[in-house]
Amino acid sequence: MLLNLFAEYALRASVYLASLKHAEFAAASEVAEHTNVPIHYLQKVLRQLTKRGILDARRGMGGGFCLSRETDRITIYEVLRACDSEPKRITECPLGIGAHINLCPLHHLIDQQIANIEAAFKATTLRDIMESNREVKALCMSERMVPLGIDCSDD
Amino acid sequence: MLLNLFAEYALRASVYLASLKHAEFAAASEVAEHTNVPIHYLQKVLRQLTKRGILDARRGMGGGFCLSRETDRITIYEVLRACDSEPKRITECPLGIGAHINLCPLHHLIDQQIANIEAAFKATTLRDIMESNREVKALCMSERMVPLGIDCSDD
DNA sequence: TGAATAATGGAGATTCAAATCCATTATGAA
DNA sequence: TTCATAATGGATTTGAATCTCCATTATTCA
Repeated sequence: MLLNLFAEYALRASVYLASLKHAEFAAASEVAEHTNVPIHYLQKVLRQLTKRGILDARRGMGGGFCLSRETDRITIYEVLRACDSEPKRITECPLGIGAHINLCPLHHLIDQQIANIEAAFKATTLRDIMESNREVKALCMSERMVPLGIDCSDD
Repeated sequence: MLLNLFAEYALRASVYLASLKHAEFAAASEVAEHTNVPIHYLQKVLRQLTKRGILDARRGMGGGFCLSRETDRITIYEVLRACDSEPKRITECPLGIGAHINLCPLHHLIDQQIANIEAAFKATTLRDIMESNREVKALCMSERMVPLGIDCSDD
């Protein structure tokens, strides 16, 4: 609905990396396990996030990926933009009526929803996600070593 | 972003039909012209809206489609639901962690956005769209006979 | 230096949404 | 009753998103 899978996977990976100490590298395979994402596809996602400056990559033993900035300096919106999946405002009439500078009521309504989402995503950093007071921690991963499939929630 | 094309086309068609007198039938070809939707695909959309009870259909000369209810008794949400494209709340952990009754902060944030959209679409009827005070009228169609491609906006 | 590790790049398969096309059925009007 | 109109149903095509696979390159460690 809101996000395609590429973007969903990118967010999961970013949040997982945010749960690690800054500049600590995690291999693609490790990220894949903790985020439940197909490894081959995740590699493509991580590659793109690296090219777009969200992640740093390091090859060889002990290598992997890590966030390129502190968690409070990366917003959800920026991760999505790196996927070309950020909320896109409706800037022109989708019916192709060039004369429409303003949108008709239908598309204005839709655009308003997009604007709300855009604002929320721009206002939320990865640190906000990590520091949320929800009962369930981000990605069920308050401790790095808790493997998937094991219950780590208490409700 | 928010809607797939099937749903977008369904909304355009519904809004166009809302601009007609109640129980006045418009052929698929007429709707296609005014909404800028590929005719063959639109037929499929209209068929589904009919099956789902949003539209009534009549064959033969003078036939076509019309809204099955008054414009103030059809919401945007209902049209989308007829397309199986209504906003879908995140009811369970997308990572497949069964133990998560509550969502993690990331998916909670996303779900909140979906909830907002859902509320807005449930609160808006086709009549609301028609009676909006925006400068540009719904689908650029304040008058039925204004053809597409002709400037009918004043800004 | 050699072996193991891990990212990189690109090719290919698969799936599904989007769009097209046509033969058939139903209806209204002459 | 016949003809034109218009919806119906289904088959098919197209293209993009999703996912897989592998050969190559870079890095670390012993």
